[in-house]
Amino acid sequence: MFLVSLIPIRPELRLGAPAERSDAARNRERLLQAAKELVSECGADAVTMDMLACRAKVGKGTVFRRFGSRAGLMMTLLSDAEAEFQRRFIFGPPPLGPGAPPLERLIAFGEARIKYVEEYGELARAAAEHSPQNRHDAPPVVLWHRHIEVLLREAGLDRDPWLLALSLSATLDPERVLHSLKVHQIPAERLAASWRELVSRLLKAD
Amino acid sequence: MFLVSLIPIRPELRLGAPAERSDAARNRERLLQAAKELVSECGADAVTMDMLACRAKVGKGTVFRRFGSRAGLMMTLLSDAEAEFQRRFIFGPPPLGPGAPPLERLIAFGEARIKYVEEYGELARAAAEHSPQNRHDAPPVVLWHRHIEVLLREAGLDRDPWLLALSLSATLDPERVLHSLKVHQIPAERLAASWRELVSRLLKAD
DNA sequence: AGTGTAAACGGACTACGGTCCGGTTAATAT
DNA sequence: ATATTAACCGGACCGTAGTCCGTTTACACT
Repeated sequence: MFLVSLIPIRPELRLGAPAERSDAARNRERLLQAAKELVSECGADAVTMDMLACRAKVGKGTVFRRFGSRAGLMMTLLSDAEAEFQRRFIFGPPPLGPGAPPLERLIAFGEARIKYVEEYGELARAAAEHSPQNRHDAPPVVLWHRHIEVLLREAGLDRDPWLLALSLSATLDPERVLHSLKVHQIPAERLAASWRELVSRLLKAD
Repeated sequence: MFLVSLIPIRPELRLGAPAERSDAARNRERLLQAAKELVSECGADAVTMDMLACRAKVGKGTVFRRFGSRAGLMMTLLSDAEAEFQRRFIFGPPPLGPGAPPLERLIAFGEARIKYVEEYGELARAAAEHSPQNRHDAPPVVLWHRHIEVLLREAGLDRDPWLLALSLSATLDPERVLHSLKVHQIPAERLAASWRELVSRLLKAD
């Protein structure tokens, strides 16, 4: 399923592969624990990989073997919230989940994304940073994009909905939304209202 | 005027300040020359500040005093093209410049931006990279945003045109456009067509 | 020319992300 | 219990952006 294949797969759950060694499991737990502590203590931006290795009593190589990169670490920390968010718009109750008309689902999706960024935006931005190439191709990003595209098609928009969905995704990009919220002090409600206006006008014009 | 105050001001042109010392001027020329060479030889992404200092026969401190950061260097290299682009949509002939109806100007603006990214996108991306804070507040970005906002107002869109302009700016963000062009191999014409579709639907719906 | 000084210089230094590789150890087979 | 081995470990190491500060130098004034 989407959900299973698109969110990061946790190594302890993977089947078919040789079992995880006990020391590896122990270090993974230590790292996750330390990472959560550090993020809540200093904020995601201030956490360095050396700091994490030190706090977890683990070598630096271990940190990078586990997470691949700083962005990977942040994605891992985000994956629970991300999976929950995905569940809500794929399987959850309308208007976010299936059952409502496409326009309403689009509006609800934007609102939910904005709230999501309000809560996890710092992590999300950190997860995107320093990934110049995969930034727009990370699994969750692709899924959001596809979701918007599908809703546009359902609404009858068939002029290159893929690119149109890309434009709408850009509007909801965590970095941009976070910037509006934090730097420009724009309240979430105003962002949501603007999103509603945007997609309403887009879909009404035919 | 906009043009003068919003684009980077070149130190040799600034009045009222103590005149630039001759060694400073010499090093500035050397740095600019070396930077252009290096970018055309290796591409913007591969140029490092050490490399630049070395090629210009100058200390590293001098490089950073001059440009402030890597992003600043890239902006400087971009400033001529940027100023030209600004001139075109502020003073140039319609439909990009004043004189055409707002929708046509918007369409032309998007097309011009896409072509601009095709030509200078690598530099533009490099100029935005590693500026997590100022990325969306750099003078040219603010000017583009304001320009779109003004056109939206002229077209009669008065429901939070500032935020709506922000959404449209997001669509034209160099990093995203470059990603579509290079990674997804989407031809510029298709991007332009999608942009036209987007703004047309937005403005037609009333 | 000589002198004072503020500006500019430059390279050593730090911080950080990321890599590498020789040593260690947990699981498995005997 | 012992041997084997593949996975894992950790920290030394690298490249790069950016800072710092003691030294040099262009300019202005006498």
